Amino acid sequence: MSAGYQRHSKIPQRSSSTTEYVQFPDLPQRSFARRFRSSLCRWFVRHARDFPWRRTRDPYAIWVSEVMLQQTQAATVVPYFVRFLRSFPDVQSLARASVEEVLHLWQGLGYYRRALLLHNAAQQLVRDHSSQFPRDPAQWQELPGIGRYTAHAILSQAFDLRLPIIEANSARVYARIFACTRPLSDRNVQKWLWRVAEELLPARSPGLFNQAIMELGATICLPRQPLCLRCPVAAMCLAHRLNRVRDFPVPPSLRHFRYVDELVVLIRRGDRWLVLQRASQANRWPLLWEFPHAPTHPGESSHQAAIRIARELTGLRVTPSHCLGAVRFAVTQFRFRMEAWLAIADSSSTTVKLTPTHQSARWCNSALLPRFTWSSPQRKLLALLNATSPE
DNA sequence: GATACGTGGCA
DNA sequence: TTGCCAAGTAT
Repeated sequence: MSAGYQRHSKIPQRSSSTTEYVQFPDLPQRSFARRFRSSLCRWFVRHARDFPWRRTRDPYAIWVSEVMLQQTQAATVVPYFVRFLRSFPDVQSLARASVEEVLHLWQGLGYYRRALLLHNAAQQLVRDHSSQFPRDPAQWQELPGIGRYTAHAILSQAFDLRLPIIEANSARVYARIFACTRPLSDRNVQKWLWRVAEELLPARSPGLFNQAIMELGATICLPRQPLCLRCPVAAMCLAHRLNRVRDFPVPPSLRHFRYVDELVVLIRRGDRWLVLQRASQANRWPLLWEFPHAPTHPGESSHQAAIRIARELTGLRVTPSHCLGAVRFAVTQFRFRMEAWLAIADSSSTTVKLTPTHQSARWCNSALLPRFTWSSPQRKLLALLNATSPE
């Protein structure tokens, strides 16, 4: 273990006389740890999926992959990763790129703030670290978009530093192996998990072990239908031995969804459409382009809503024409239904006045619209527009 | 420390 | 269809 990690670790030291961890399973014994990592790593070497970021030790490439993989399944990431590395093969090229280029390559991947933070971090690394990748996890964590998991994942894979990781997969695996009876969201459970990961981590090839535990969670120790018959550590799994794998980890409290009805106004003037760019400070979809949209009011007709939303978001007076269809999508706990209306900008109304949500506006020919950077729901609107109104 | 952030796949 | 879930981080 590196001195840097020791210094900055927030994991409390094992306290034999206190009851700090009494509500959690005991930490694994040495012999258990040896058998566990040996079985796990042997399995991984045979069954690992072939991902492009597993074929390199380049810390930059691994960094990009780890950021893309945050809250995102590996299969989704692959094409994005390949395109991104082709455009920006090293940290210098990423630092030189414009934020628009970076965002365009991120288009469709979601959690767009990650792309902005990655870009910022690349610039910081070039400027403040002479493009050299630190070996100290604390220095990585000072960079935007990099937390404890990502710092440890990068350093264990790229430099084989002995740094544990905990994320969704490993947390689920350990909750089952040790039959942890408290929810994973519990602060003390989190501390316990990091301790467990540290105890199990081998001195040799910690990066391999970290990949292996995540791979086990992603392909065998699945959330709903774990494939225990194929699990290399089933014999060492307490939940399995109790025949209660389904009971672990204990489910999080029920989340209820919020349903929002929105209306989007496709405003036309001649053969051009009005598109808005969201502000970089906007919570959702920073710097992405979109057609003006907003929630409808209860009791309001779609026609009225189209006029009101156009006026509120753009300052324009419009004459709504007809509905082109609807797009459904979800953002975290929200479920949106967005009705798309065609509207003609009144000739007397020419000046666009934006709200703080948007930072710029363009009138654009439909042939050029695909070149903008859109969120996925806005991409669907584009398809709707092209299907119903061939110019 | 609770919340917010995107999207696609799966049952 | 609906709900759940995913290689977390920032605020």
